[in-house]
Amino acid sequence: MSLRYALLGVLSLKEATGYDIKRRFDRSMQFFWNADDSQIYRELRTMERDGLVCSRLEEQAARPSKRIYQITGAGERELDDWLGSVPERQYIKDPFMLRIFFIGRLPAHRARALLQHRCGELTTALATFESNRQYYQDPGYRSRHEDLLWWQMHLLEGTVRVLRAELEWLQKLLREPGLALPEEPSAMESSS
Amino acid sequence: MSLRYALLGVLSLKEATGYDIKRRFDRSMQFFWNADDSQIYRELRTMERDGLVCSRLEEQAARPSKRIYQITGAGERELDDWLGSVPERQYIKDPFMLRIFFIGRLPAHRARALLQHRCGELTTALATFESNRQYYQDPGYRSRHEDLLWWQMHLLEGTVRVLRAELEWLQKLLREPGLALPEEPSAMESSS
DNA sequence: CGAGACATGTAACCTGTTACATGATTCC
DNA sequence: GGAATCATGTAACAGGTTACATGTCTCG
Repeated sequence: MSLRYALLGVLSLKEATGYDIKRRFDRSMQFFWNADDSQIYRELRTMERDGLVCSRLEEQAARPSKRIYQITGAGERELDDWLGSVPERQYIKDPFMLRIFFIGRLPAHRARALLQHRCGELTTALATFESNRQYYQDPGYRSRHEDLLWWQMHLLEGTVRVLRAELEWLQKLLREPGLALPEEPSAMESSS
Repeated sequence: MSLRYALLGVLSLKEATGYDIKRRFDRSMQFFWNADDSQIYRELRTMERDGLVCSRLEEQAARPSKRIYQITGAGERELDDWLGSVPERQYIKDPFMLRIFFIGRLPAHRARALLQHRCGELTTALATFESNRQYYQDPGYRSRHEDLLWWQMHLLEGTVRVLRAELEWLQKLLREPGLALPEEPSAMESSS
């Protein structure tokens, strides 16, 4: 149930609507967190019931009215308790690795396609991080949360290293003999 | 709904009971997959209803009787279709990274403890892989699934690289000034 | 004598996803 | 004119976890 802490974390920076939080997840946190918007709205209501956040409704002309959430003292305590607690053991479910584990059932060129698809994903992800770096250099954000910023920049660096390690592994794999060539099934016919 | 494919994958190697599958998840697949046993039993029943697997009951003296599942032709086709399909976009939820993102709220020595805890986890994981390597060298398994084995050994290598990248990043972080020393709050008193 | 392996399952619950409803404004 | 942005929510469903029940054998 870490969604609760993700929400508290975002609200500890600044009051926000459910919609704002969703956007932040998708932008600056997308490489380690995500949540469906209807889940966010639901969880925020529960958290208000539990006294971790409070909200006020703001009417807007020409736009739907919005509910702005603020973290409470109890909410901040809850967040800090979690941050300081011993992490629950993490169980991983990685569909990509699951595929690799059994991909030997398919012919080599189809396995190759899977690897290349993944390389593409990793490359785009790596590119995205450059734009995220910029985000952290926004002066307003910077001055308000210097301590958090230091960690977030290191986190970004760590993620880049990890992703690069995976990418290098895949590229090495793609050069393996027996997988290296995308199959030339009709070399003779094509020359005619 | 990748659990279904994980189960089909395991059954494609060899018939098995729910209990066997659980053990395999926990042993050779634990670094990229896991599932709760009651979930496995439930899903196997549904898959039998859908014709992807079939089962027979085997009575045992002095042990509870067991239900042995076998993959069907339809099951193998379903598995191969999935293996060859374009992967769904993967959304990540990583509670550890979420913690790092907000850990700046806590004093440095508590953040340090979190990093060290993670280093410990990574180190044990890395050690486990050595024993997994041995598993793949089991001659019986080897001869039956040579093609899968090739991939699985590379997968293991990839995982090691990725984990090592994370570990190196953490160790570098721990040497950062301002985080490097585990606070010496009572250097004078302890010398007495 | 207690813990753990063996072996399967149900019920209740929590978490997460999809589909749907609403409706103005802005940008292409 | 259509898509995207802003903004919130409900209902139904799918996927995953926890607690519980049952009972024998083996090993320390």
